[in-house]
Amino acid sequence: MDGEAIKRLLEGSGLRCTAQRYAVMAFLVEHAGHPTAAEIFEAVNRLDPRSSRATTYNNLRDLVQAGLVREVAVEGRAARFDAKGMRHHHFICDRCGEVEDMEWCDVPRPGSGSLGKRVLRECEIIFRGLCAKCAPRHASRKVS
Amino acid sequence: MDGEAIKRLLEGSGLRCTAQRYAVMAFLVEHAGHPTAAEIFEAVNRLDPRSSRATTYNNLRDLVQAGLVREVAVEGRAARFDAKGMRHHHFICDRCGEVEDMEWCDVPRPGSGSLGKRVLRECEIIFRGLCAKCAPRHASRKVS
DNA sequence: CTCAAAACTTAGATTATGTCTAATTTGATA
DNA sequence: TATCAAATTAGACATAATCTAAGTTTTGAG
Ligand SMILES: [Mn+2]
Ligand SMILES: [Mn+2]
Ligand SMILES: [Zn+2]
Ligand SMILES: [Zn+2]
Repeated sequence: MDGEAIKRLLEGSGLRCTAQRYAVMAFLVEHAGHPTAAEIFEAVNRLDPRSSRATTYNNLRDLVQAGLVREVAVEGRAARFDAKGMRHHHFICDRCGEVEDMEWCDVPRPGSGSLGKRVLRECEIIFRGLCAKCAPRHASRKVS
Repeated sequence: MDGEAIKRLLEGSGLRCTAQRYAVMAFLVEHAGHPTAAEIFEAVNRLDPRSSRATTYNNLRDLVQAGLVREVAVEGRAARFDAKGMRHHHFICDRCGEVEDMEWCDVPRPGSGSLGKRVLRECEIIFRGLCAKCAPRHASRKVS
């Protein structure tokens, strides 16, 4: 995705394409992982333009509200963010908190009976367990 | 669930049944909602035995590790807890952060190919949208 | 173009949530 | 009952996130 596409993405959502906001969105689009706000703040400040901590948080909030970015809450850790590209689910590591993408599959929707007066916006699956990095060392706890 | 059952639950998981730990577990078993640590702390301190904030957090951690309690992370809000009774999924309100139980349904497991070296422990579905309390006032935003 | 309003950014203070420390108390069991 | 690992405690500390108030930039009406 090139710079113009990101600009159109922002403006299509009613957000001005400021240098700071662009930097946050571009970083998320170009990096596949799930960085924390602190990591994004650090990354966009390694090069110009500079962006304050408040602005980084403000822009992340705006991007999430606009539906361009997803926020993933992880128990006991800082929230993580990713650009909403292809639909996908998430795997969260019990041990290190790492968030990884899992391929999309349709989720069984609740019947309108069990949904009641609620308004459903989305369904996602969270897979939990040990990531590829943590699984081996956990399995060998007693051995090592 | 009576007191003895809770005691057996704790001791069956290798945890001593102390007054403070019992109070936390009993509160979660007896209250259907999804209280925060702060709410649990306040609740168990309305009556004896008293429990410090550190102990409340320690016990919640122990109960989660033992698999008796589930912790639910919510974007931008304090974590919430519930006793793991019947299996169920969760609905999280976009607007107020309320966590509500949704009836259990089996989750499509990822193929071992897409799982790679990860070790899967559980799959849960998070439904998102507006809870019954927030849905009406949101729909009438422009009207009111 | 000009200017006022709206949107945006900023540094740093502040709040919210959760963890840690070091001293004390409790309780299982020998 | 003596022992000692497990548990509790008050309050300091850490981390993540939000707020405030002032300044800057963009927009668009006139
Ligand atoms: Mn993702
Ligand atoms: Mn629940
Ligand atoms: Zn891991
Ligand atoms: Zn709600």
